[in-house]
Amino acid sequence: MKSNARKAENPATALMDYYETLFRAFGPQGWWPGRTRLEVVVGAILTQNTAWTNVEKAIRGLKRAGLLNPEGLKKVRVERLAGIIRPAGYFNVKAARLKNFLRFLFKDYGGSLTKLFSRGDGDGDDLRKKILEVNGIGPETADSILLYAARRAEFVIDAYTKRVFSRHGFVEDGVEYGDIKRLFMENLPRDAALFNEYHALIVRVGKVYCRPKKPLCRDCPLKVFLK
DNA sequence: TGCCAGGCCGGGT
DNA sequence: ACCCGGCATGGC
Repeated sequence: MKSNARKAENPATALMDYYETLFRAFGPQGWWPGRTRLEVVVGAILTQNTAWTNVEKAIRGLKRAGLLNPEGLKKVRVERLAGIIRPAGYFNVKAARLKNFLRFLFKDYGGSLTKLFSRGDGDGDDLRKKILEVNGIGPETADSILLYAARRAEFVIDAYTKRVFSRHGFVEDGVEYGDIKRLFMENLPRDAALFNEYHALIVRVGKVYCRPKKPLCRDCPLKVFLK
């Protein structure tokens, strides 16, 4: 059985063991559930602290209104946009955040995600910094956009990741985003497909087996790693 | 009924 | 550098 000593000595091996165990238990998760890259970006903003089922309703509304395209989202009045995305919660805040992103996209990239995601002269970190300048896009939303829309190898950290891996002694409670992200980035092969599946699997296991304040380890596939 | 969901911002200490 | 309140709907 995997001991904590082993994972302390070799976090790379331990993290891959976790991944293999999750993949065997749950299989491929098929993330991100969006048809287009813009849909992924919109979903990443709408799902901030919000259940995905609510986001789906909002996205269906946007499609129904014919607004799930750069021009549509750019032109629609923010009040109407808020009404359409209402099921996603925080609808006034999120309507403004979508508008912020669209302004950014048109201001510097002609409304084209292809241009935004195309590699320029600088290193890949420049794009992350630029996206983070958009008001309403923080580290997790930025990394979700980079991984699931731009298909770049940025590991996404969320509340599930912190909960599962603090429960297993990899990080402290209240660990900073950058610190836990570094743990994954420095101990896994830099592979966007791996990061994609791994994050989705963490969310999957966290939803059922690692709830706040009452971890249900009984049937969790990761219980074999606990001492 | 209350808790939680694939966060982030702005203001205060 | 932290800590906190605000933002809001829908499912179990």
